[in-house]
Amino acid sequence: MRRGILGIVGSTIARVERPPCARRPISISPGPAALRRRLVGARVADVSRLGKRVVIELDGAGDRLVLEPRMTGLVLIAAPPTEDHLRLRLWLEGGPVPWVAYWDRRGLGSVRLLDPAGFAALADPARIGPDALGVTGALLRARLGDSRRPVKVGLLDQRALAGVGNIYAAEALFEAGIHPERRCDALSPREWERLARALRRVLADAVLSEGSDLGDGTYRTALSGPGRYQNQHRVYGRAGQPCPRCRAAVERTVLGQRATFHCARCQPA
DNA sequence: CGTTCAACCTGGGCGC
DNA sequence: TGCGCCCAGGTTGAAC
Repeated sequence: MRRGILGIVGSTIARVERPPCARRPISISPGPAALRRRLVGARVADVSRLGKRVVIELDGAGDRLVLEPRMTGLVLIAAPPTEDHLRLRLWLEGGPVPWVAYWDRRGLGSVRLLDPAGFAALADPARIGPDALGVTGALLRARLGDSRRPVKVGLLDQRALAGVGNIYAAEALFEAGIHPERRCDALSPREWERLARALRRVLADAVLSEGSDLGDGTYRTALSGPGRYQNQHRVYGRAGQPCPRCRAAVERTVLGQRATFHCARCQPA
């Protein structure tokens, strides 16, 4: 998502549009007047990321617009899937992109404009772990090695490690040959190393492929096209289908209230 | 500390 | 066709 809207860097926000037709309003703060006052005229200095959140950095006071898409939020610079769940659109000038928008069907996500102090609180290392894209075996072990939780539950804990979601936790564990229910404190340094390598590879490939389209139209790229990483899923969403490595049937279980997929033969308990 | 549950929401797919 | 159910890239707080 971040890479998809890098073209807005350098543009100036000319108008803030809050489309009226969204059913239940999502959480947008501050209110319309303050949002407009602080955004209009501001220049986009950069687009960054804080775990799963997209951060539009503004020059001047150092305010940041933090987009948290949760399940169905999209950050778009092209036609949204439908008009009715468009939540916020920033009209731009001085650059190649006419506008950037936040769209969210289920509306579980949020948009927050934070001053430097507010953002610092959000980025507090006590509240969010180091980013998963550059994770190492030693880092994983330091963050999770003493936990008695199942390793897949640990991977999804954003305080321990930021950025891993349900699809990529399952895919990385398969890639590393580690059963999702293995207790964190039972993993060897070698296994943490394998898992770190698998995470880096899965996440980097997923970024290059612009994410996973689950087939229900939930996810789109910034240009409103489908992601392509679903074509590389080895276990996620493939219950009953043959494991790509050993042909045994992929199993679906529930762990920490989330669907989990693994191959019992390639990922022994 | 770890697990479970409910809540926040909409909509697609399925069986009947 | 309609309806009831299950499911979905997530997070939070309360209860056990």
